[in-house]
Amino acid sequence: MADDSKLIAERRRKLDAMRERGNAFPNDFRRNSLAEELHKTYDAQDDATLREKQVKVAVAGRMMFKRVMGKASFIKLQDRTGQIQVRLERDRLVEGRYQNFKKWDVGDIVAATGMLFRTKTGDLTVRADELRLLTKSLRPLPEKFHGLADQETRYRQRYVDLIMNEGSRNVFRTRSAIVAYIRAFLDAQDYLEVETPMMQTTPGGAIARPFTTHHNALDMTLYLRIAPELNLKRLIVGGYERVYEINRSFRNEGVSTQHNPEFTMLELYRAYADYEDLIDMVEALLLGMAQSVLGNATVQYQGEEFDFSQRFARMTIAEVIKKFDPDIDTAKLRDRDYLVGICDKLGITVKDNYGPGKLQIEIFEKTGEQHLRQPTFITQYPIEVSPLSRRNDEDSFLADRFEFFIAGREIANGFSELNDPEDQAERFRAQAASRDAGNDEAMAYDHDYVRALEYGMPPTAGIGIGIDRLVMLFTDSASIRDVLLFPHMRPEAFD
RNA sequence: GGGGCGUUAGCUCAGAGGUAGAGCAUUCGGCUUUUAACCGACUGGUCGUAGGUUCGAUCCCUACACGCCCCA
Repeated sequence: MADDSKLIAERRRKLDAMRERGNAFPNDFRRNSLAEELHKTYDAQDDATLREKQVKVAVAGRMMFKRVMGKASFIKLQDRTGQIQVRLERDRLVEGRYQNFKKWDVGDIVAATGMLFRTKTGDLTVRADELRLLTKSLRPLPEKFHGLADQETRYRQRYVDLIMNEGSRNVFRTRSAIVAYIRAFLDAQDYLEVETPMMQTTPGGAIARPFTTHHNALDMTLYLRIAPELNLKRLIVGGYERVYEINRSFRNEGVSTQHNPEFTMLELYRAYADYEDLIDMVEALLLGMAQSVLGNATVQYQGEEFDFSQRFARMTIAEVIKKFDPDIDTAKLRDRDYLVGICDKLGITVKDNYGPGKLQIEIFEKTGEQHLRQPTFITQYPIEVSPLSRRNDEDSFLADRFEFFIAGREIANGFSELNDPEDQAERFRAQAASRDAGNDEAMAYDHDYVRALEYGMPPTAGIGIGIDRLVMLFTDSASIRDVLLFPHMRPEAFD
């Protein structure tokens, strides 16, 4: 096979020899200690103390280092908590085992049993009385000093990345800790965690292109959800009052350092609350998360520092637009012709169906968004771009909505929910008309959702928080691929 | 979709229009406290793929594939 380099062929020969000697893949070894707990318990004790105590341990893991010196060797075994050194002496092991060991390879899964001691250079070490090869590794690991650096291989063969890079292992531990923190935070406030369909007959709840699939037995088109929003609000109608879902959504759009076709969102809905209550909740959630996950209220991200113990800034869309283009006449921000002129100046492509609200958002995204470095809540979004949001009581141009930005990126999007079924039906009609006019990103009319609202949805606020972007922030990752275990990649050529 | 950069040994990387390089790993030998262990010897390549220019291309040109970054 072309794939079988000489290095792999060599290891296959070793495995063949193991098969001839008996079971080459034994599963009867049980360890009683992990590297981290051994270091925690015994790192403060000197060699004399350790020898006196006669601590016998059984450890196992992947052999990451191997230093052979004639009749004795040192190896390091890596388990899920860290590494522990093992010293091998020919004459302590059964006849022939040490000779055999010399042919084992870095990357093999190895078990050792013996007493703890400390080397003269201070390393806590297991002096092996028993040594076993549990699983032969056929493929060589990357070189020990530089490790695995190639981005493509790190993403495609994440298992190798995880073996080699502690930083990578820690990113996904942090990810897990963030999600666990969110669950604990919400569960403590009596939210119910739910799961709603990812395959839908009508994709809704966001403005995005969906993925399409086909159900064979039912012979029907199904869409992968672009958001769980409408189903979660159906559950508010149903009376749960506080629900959330942390799960995948899918959007058939470009791939970049900020976008993966499937991504994870937290969406939560809370009855008898408005968007300002959720703004307060985001502040509390992020501060608690930073303290819990990072042990610190400040987050370092790509050379910037964000202090989550400070009250976050608040600005309106209009204020942001004015701040980053002082020549703008704020009195004319709802004048379509004026806004079209600004867009032309900025090189923004204006479509016929863009009203003043959409134009405002285009200008905001072009000139302001990237400058929102420190955590900032942006409010006063136009109703035109908020087809599911409650209309503002004083100003019918605006929705009771906010988005939350850090480091120039949208992290969260929340609003008071539209619970007037007739207004919602009207908004859906407008979306459907736009869709018929060729805007394939407009929402489809969801008849059942309107029917649900007709039963009466209590006044409610809802929010979506991008988990991947949050994890990027907390792990100082430049690309979303760094926080996805298996980011989307074009298929690799196997010959 | 557009632009830029990259692809050389298992890994990390040099390299030049004229026989393909290093370190680590592998293989063999030595070494009973190593720390990127050390010492000695050896081995390892369709230079991403396909065309073109050239006496000669891994190097120059074109297209394609994959990746990274920026833009839409």
